[in-house]
Amino acid sequence: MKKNALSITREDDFAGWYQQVIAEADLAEESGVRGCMIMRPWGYGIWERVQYLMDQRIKATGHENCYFPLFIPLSYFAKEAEHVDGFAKEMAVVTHHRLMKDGNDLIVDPDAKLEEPLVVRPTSETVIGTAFSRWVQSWRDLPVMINQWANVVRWEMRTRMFLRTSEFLWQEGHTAHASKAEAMEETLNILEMYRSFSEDVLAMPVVAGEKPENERFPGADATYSIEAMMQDGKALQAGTSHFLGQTFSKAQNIRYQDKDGEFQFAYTTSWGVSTRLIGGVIMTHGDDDGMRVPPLVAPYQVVIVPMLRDKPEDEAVLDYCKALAKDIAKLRAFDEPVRVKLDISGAKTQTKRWSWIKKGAPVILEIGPRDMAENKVAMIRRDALYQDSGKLDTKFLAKAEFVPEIPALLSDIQTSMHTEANERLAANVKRGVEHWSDVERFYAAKKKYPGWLEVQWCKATGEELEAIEERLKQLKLTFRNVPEDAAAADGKCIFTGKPAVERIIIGKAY
RNA sequence: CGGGAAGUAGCUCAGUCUGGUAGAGUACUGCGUUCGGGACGCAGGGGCCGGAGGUUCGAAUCCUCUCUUCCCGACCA
Repeated sequence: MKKNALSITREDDFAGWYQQVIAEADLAEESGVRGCMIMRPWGYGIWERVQYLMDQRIKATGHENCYFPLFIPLSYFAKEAEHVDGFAKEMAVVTHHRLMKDGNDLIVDPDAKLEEPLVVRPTSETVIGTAFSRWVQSWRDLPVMINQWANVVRWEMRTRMFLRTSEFLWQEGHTAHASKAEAMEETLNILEMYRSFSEDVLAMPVVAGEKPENERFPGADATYSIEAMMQDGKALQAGTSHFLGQTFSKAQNIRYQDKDGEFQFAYTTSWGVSTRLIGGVIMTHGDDDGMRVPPLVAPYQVVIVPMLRDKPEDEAVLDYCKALAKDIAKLRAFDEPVRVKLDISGAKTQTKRWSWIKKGAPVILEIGPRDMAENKVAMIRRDALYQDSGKLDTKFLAKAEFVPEIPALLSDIQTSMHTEANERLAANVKRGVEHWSDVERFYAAKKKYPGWLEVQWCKATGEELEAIEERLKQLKLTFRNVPEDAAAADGKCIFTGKPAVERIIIGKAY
């Protein structure tokens, strides 16, 4: 009788399942501070892998890391109106710098008020732009291409672990360029970097494309995103790249003299991915037994669970496992040493096994006295847990033959996780819907996970776009993006009946 | 930020209506029996009942405020 590791299935209660995965896989937990979470080692370890692999790509494309302050003077924000409007409602503000005793209570000292309040950065365009205005004087100073790994705070009304937390971790890249074309090229290069990172590293298929006007970053001329499809058919904006035009350079005076000695405003970009990616990985790859971590970002790719039973032979089993771990650690997969963990904690074998299944370690090896005697390993592959009968599919393999195959196995798991997710995405984007009534019917149907529609539209702007947005909102839908690889439009706008300009994805979103 | 629900042992929850010695399952610790697939028996440790006020001889229980979480909505690079 098959019994899953989690008590809530995706089918029954996707939101509850998501929370249970996070708790049972030791990814993160509540902190007692509204909207802020404690990232536990397994969850943070995944983020460290994202950081490590993304950082390499960021540097390989000519960017350098630096660090800007957490606190931003309020006045910096006032310079760009649209940007302020976008963030004003969710800003944490520091107004005092000292506490004092009031009887037994500790209170804010009213005499310690700051002359100018400091906001906790919700993003760093303003403070980085201010630095850019000093750094950029001549055409020779361009381009400036920097990145920072940091935490940011947005005082969200409704939070969900990893997907929308008040404080989150991210990288934010900021660049300034002499020409519009170069800045646009940068914006699109980064979009492609995010797309390939998501597909190749996270095994999370995405649709890369441009956001419509109403979904742009506050102050941006154009916003591009990668959109991933979660197992409930909802979209997750997993990364954004913004072409900021000259909006910020004009607001912050990022100006240079060109070769003719004329003053020109630079063109800037900004782009980021955050710990939200981990939420995406959970909802892309998780199953009813918990998390499944793609090998490239798994803190441990192979976990060895010795079967210890308080008997004299334990020591020999442990030695066998240590030697096995040592052999595996010498291997290389994906151009890195294989990350192997020997779990010598005192918990019972079964407890340990199910704990690593729930955490989603790609390969779990159980080693008992019999395996040792026969020079074998008992291998569980997390992405193919069960036999058809519903029993755990534990494979007993000759150690000498199995160990050298580990890099290929990890690679195979990575690929098959991507393939599985990719098939789901492909199967759940519906094209060819031409009438609004069909959209209503599609999303009104009791189907639990309807997925996305790709429709033709007239690329409305202004009030016309607002009206369309309102219609979508009735069905709890939003525009996701205009896929860069979508076919050219050849029909009518599904909203207005005008000639269509492009194809755009609509769906429910996180 | 509006509407709803909830906070009691590490976890899941009962007890609250009708105030009177703090409960269960699970997890944990010990001993014993098991031992290749989430074992069983016995014994044991663990909670000022989210926090602060109030009512009362007496509060997990009633009242007020507050914090946190979850669901729905609004909002959301």
